[in-house]
Amino acid sequence: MEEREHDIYRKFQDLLSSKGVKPSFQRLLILEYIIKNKNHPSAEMIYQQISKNIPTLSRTTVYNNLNLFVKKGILTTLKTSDSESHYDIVDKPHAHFYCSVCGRIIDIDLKMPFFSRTFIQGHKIEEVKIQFLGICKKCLQ
Amino acid sequence: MEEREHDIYRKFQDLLSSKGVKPSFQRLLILEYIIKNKNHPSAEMIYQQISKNIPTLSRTTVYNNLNLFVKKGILTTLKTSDSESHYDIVDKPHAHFYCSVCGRIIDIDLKMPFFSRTFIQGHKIEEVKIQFLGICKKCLQ
DNA sequence: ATTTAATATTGTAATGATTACAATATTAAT
DNA sequence: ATTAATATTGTAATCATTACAATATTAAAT
Ligand SMILES: [Mn+2]
Ligand SMILES: [Mn+2]
Ligand SMILES: [Zn+2]
Ligand SMILES: [Zn+2]
Repeated sequence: MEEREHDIYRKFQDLLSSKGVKPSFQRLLILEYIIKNKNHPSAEMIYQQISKNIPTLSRTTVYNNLNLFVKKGILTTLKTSDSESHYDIVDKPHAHFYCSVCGRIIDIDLKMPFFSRTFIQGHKIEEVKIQFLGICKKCLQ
Repeated sequence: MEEREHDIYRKFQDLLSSKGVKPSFQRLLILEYIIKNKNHPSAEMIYQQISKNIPTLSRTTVYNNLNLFVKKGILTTLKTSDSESHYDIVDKPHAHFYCSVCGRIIDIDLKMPFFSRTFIQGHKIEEVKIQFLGICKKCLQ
């Protein structure tokens, strides 16, 4: 609540404030975890990690804030074949590779098709998601 | 169990048999429903409809067979922001538009990028899914 | 045709991720 | 300080899906 908060405060407070979200300690840690670990965590993974720093943390707080971040356009959700939702920061557009063996969600940086389009066949596009399913490089060996 | 089965039997039995799935009456009706209604139904929607023809139908049967069809490559799942999984026939590759207003999943026929690729950045591709999120033509008016 | 084995369907109970809700704590406004 | 607004917490409920065991159906073997 003292030292660590200052480290991350400047980095993420602007992002949250610019989206109209008050940068509470819990929110900053949730955001920090998702951004620093590029592993597209689930709510439970986030809860488990941040509980170490905030032992009183509630799962409900994690869910509440993840939903809020998505609503505010700070995060986006990734739905895989597993039962949990995963979360990713909204930043540079990129695709994802879902490995059916290890379950990892891997960033795929490529020139996103349709990225600049605002309409398709009369429908207004607000977001484009491209996902590849298969077996990742590591699991192929 | 007599008349109707004959109508649809020829149409879908080959598909199921070719994938090593025995064409039971329930399975044929499930497949028929998904193919004829191009509305990407959920398990519950399928159950509600087919219950009218098979009053003894069990939800478990619907779930069992949907999972089987996916495993055999006959169907694919679509995960939206709503809590249910939706199902689509595996046929001509196409993208989907998810309308946040009416909740519909609309087929988008376009030349699918990455369709012919088998690898990306070392990862083996088995399936590509492209989804557009936004507001559909109808809901824009 | 009977018997036996394999597979499919059904019904109920359990699971597990997420949400609803009410209470408490914290922060901001007056 | 007081009051109002917002955030966090804990528990209970929801709801889609799965686990499991019993029954029914189909296919194979005798
Ligand atoms: Mn990502
Ligand atoms: Mn489709
Ligand atoms: Zn892998
Ligand atoms: Zn719509």
